[in-house]
Amino acid sequence: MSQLTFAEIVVFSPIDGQADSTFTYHLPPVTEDRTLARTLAPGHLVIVPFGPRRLYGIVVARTDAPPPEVETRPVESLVDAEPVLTSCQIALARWMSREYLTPLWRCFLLMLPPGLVGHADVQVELAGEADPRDIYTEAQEQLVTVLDAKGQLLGRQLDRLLPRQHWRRAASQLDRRGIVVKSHLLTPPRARPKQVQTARLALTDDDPSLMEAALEGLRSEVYPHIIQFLREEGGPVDVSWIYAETGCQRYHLNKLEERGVLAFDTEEVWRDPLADETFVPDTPPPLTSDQQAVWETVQAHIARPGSPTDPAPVILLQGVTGSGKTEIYLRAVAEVIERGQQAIVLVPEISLTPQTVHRFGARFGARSGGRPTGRVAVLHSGLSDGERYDTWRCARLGQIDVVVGPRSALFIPLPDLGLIVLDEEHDDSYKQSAPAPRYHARDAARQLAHLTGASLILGSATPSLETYHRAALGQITHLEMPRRIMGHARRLAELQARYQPQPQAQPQESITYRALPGEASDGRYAPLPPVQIVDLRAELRAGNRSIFSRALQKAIDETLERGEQAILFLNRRGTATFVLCRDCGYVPQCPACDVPLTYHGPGAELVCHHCNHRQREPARCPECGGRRIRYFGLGTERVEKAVHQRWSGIRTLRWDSDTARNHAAHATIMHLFSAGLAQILVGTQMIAKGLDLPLVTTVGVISADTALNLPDFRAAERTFQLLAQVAGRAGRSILGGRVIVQTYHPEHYAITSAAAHDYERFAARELAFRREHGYPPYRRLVKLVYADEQLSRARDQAQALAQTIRQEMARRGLDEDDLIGPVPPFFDRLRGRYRWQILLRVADPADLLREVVIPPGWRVDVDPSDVL
DNA sequence: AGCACGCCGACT
DNA sequence: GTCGGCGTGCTC
Repeated sequence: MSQLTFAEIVVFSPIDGQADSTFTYHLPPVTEDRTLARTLAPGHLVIVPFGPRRLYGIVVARTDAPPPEVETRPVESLVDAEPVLTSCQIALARWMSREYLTPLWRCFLLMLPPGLVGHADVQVELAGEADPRDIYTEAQEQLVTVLDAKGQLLGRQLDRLLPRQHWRRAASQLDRRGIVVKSHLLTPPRARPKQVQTARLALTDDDPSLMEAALEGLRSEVYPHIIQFLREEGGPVDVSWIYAETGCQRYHLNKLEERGVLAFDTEEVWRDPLADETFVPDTPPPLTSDQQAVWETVQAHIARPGSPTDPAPVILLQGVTGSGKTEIYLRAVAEVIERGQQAIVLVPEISLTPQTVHRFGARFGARSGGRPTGRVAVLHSGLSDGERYDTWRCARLGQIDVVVGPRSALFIPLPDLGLIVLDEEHDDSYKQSAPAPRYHARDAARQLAHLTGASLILGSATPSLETYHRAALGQITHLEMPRRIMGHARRLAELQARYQPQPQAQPQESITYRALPGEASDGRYAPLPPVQIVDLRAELRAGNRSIFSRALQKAIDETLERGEQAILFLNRRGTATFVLCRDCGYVPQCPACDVPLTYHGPGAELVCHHCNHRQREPARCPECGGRRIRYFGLGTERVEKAVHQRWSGIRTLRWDSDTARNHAAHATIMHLFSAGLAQILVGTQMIAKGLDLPLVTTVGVISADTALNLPDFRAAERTFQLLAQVAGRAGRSILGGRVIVQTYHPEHYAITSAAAHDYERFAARELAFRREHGYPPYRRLVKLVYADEQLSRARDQAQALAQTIRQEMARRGLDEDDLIGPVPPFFDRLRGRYRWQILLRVADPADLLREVVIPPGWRVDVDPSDVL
């Protein structure tokens, strides 16, 4: 066996270099540490010396070749006995590092649970009594003063107390002169297995007299209680459980231990986020004819794992909302589990509702408490670091079959990945915009599938044009489910009986289900609802100045009369409710971002949606002193108010980022509405996703245009997707439904095709537009942004980098017109910093920028989701 | 990010 | 002469 006494290690350091720059360390001699020399392998998390510091690092290879002309230093220690990254993950991180121009260690960090890797920091303390004559600068004086007051401090604490750059320099200077002592620290992993203390009976029942003797003189009734309880349990019991069951206290247990009645011990417990959930197992329902057809193809495609030379297929499953895509996912996952592999199911952040979790939990069974035995794990933002860590460890051990989660769930280590599903693949939340790497989970998933031989299923009612284009080119298998499954008639009747004491609703004549050939006669499919486009310009001409068109008013009147429900949808992006002085036209703006402030009642506050700056609404105009202040634009609050004005006595619910901060709030609002506690739901984007509300028969889109008016190449795509999703909210049940879309652009193809439920037409028009302008999917974009408090510095930086890149493009024979800018972008000032932007339109961004030195401070976004 | 090294201006 | 500013380069 060759020696392999060296290890190539990627250190978690601020060293730039997107290249896979590794450092070579030697292993400690076998005489010192046998284990390390024997076991150290790629994927291991280690601590190594680095200059004057110690840093975490990842082993990527063992070699027997020392680096030329450098003395190697030894690997200090192993943090986790098992590798923390699989070889496929290392390969994926390499790909991301290159593709998104990000240091490799940042890509590794993304794949590890928070808290596994500690931080490097410095600690500063006074060496002794400081002589004022030794202190030269003001910064040094400040540093000595705080150290004197607070004792030793960490770098992160000093960052908060003193200006950043100053104290570091001062500390170095004072350290050199022996006035302060600066030391490097490396915090240990925060995430650790959870230990609980347990107690068990130490005396057997063989000789009751022994027990009696041991309890001699103990008067309290609680002692026999405890003993009885432990006897029933028959083994070690978590002490906090004993407290809860017997009402005893620590003192009592200690007493019993003293007398040898019980013994303490510690035991590792696995934190389980699903421990309190109960899942009622379900059985796969019979498939509709559409599902059957799709399933047969999917099954055939995923039957065979891929290999590097012959990758497994990628499938685009295009199915309208409610067509039953999830059932296909469930079966595909089951198939993969059946053959001993694991699956990852990615969902958009927002749809990670208890509903989704329950669907998977019911089919596959959750992990059950104690030892991890189960099959489904769920990742979401509500988990504690400990829960994440244990879920991650379970996955690594092969004890989880399917992981459901947002984009980051892609990085869970699974021993034998067989399938990746991306539901709602067009969703923006799959793109990470900050921090680096600014990856797209769809592309990373494709790469991971390729590396592992897993199959990939992309599901959407309105696929991204990138995916649709690939399908058109034949790189992806395109399957369709164009029809919605009808909500169950019996369930609907139950709901109505429960929540609607008013007159029974009558199914609408015009929108009854149609039985399809060969289908059961109770109707399995619901037609897509009719969508009516209302021209708001015509409304104005007709003298209607309400935010509700006449058609929408009439529709809501009818809906309310029938005891049904309505949703009013407001596309918030770009339509802040801004404030204007009618006398001089003054618009209050955020002092840091230069965007109009948004009005928020009832506190009458003006809020900046970028930086959360808040100020009171002015009583008089600060410019001209006038008192005629008016609000323009629309917020959910104003819509809600207008609803109450028009329909008095109606109960409404509001669902937006203000009222639904977290998952629990989502669930609550959802529940209240589906339970019929309100007739009208007013909300933003969020309500467009995945709700199944059978009593909703009318959906009104207050203004369809706001996304359309933004200067962004995806404006039309976003508008179409939103409208299509919103339309999918109505008429899921036998009651039928309708959608009313209010717009100032009734002729725009994004709106007309959405109204006609015609994805093909939209895609054809949009692809023509993208091709003409060299936008994705025909070319790829890179957005480079520099932000600075000084406008001139941002501009100069941008011009300099643009010049460098232009030269590189010229050298490669690329068209210089494909560098757009530098210009201030749409949001040209955020959080007090002026922004300048360069846009590149190229075939291979990573290749072009490989040899361009991008100065620090630039934010590079490959395949940005917008160019605002 | 630190830290050293190294070369210019204001003091003991 | 010396201290300190801060630009450049390196960390196995």
